[in-house]
Amino acid sequence: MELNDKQKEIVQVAEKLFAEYGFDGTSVRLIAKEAGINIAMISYYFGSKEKLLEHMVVHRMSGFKVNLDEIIAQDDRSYHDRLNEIVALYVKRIHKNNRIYKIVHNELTNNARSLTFEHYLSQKKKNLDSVTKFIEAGQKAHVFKKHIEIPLLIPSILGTYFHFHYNQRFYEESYGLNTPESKELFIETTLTKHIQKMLNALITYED
Amino acid sequence: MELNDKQKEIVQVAEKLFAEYGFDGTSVRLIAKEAGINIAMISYYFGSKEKLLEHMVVHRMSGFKVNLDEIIAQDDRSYHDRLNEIVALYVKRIHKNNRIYKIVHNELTNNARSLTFEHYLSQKKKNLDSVTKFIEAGQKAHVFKKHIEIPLLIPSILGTYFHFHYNQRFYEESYGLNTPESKELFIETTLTKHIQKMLNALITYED
DNA sequence: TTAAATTAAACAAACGTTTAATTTTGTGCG
DNA sequence: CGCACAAAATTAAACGTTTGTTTAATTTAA
Repeated sequence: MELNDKQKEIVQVAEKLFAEYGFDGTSVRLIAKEAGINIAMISYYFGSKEKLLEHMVVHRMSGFKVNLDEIIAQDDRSYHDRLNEIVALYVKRIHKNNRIYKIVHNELTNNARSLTFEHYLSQKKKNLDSVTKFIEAGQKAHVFKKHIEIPLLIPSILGTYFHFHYNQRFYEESYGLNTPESKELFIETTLTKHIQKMLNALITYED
Repeated sequence: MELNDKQKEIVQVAEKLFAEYGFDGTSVRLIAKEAGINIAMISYYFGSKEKLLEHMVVHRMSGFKVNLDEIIAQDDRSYHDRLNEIVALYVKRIHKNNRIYKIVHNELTNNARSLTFEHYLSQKKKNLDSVTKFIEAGQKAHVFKKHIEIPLLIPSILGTYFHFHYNQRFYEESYGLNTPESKELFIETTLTKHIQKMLNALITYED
């Protein structure tokens, strides 16, 4: 499905509002108003409010695996080096799209909607396969330790970011992140480094 | 504010529904129906739907610090030993109350509501203070390494759990967690151990 | 007999979607 | 280029529901 400029505007506005006020908390009237269009256009273009959400998710979650596999494929670099870059990539991507992930998290644990987000889940599966192959190669090369719960590595990366994100009001105060710039810098440096160190420690040292 | 049995029933039902269908997705009519009361009783007892939520959060988030400090105070046990129990306590508590935390996560990053959750934030601050003192004592005893981002430890513990929780549909398939019992067991053992190992590695080994 | 608890009904407001009419745009032809 | 016609885009209005809250009357309990 190709999107014209007006449709892109709707998707963009809707994404912001859904994350800000929740899916149920955002009315099609508000979306229309913010996007400067008539309310009927949402049904006209996307069929319904729910389908607009589905469409949004599918189109936001593509291209990640390509970046991931690019890093993994660079076998002239050390395993730790690549691992650090994988972590940085995950954090960067999830931070950029944190609004859409908030919606997905909500809807995946929401019994009211029939949304399955099959695209999201299959994408996640493929990403895990790539990461698994990389880690197992590192284990075979005796760089990474033997017993690692590989499927739980990504929850530790993304979960750390998201718990910071969901409780940002708390951590902004703890770390004195008063401006948006200082917050961005914190995520790029301190938070990312923390997660990198954590993963390196976890998959390197035997207990 | 003391609660009679009927009020407790309302709070209990509302918590379940809010987490399941979201705050906006849950109508007072549904709460009333599930709790077996008249819709007017919600306003009668709590004032409004929003105040019911506030009340819910305050009453669910107490008592944790006591448990936390009890573990820390046992200075006959090793630092690693106590750290593992702290992690287990965090996971256990958060898992037990994951529904209320989902609501808080949502509302804290929701601009529509004016809810501040001051009780939640101050509680979190006190917990962090306790953890910080414990970690710093461990550093002084040369058991833990020097450079640790202490405020980010809790996001790593709870974030790992929550990312697993929010994507449970995915991990249920990955790990074959078909029954509620197997899922409970997984959280209690594999997931908890993964987080424990991760934190031990992180705060022990210098890079 | 007084206060608290409970009820059904009504309230206005907001919801997502559809309708039918109108305007804008695109295309083929002379 | 200019006209005619069809398709697409856009609009205001209306649709029937559902929303949270309040009212006023009634029942229950102290």
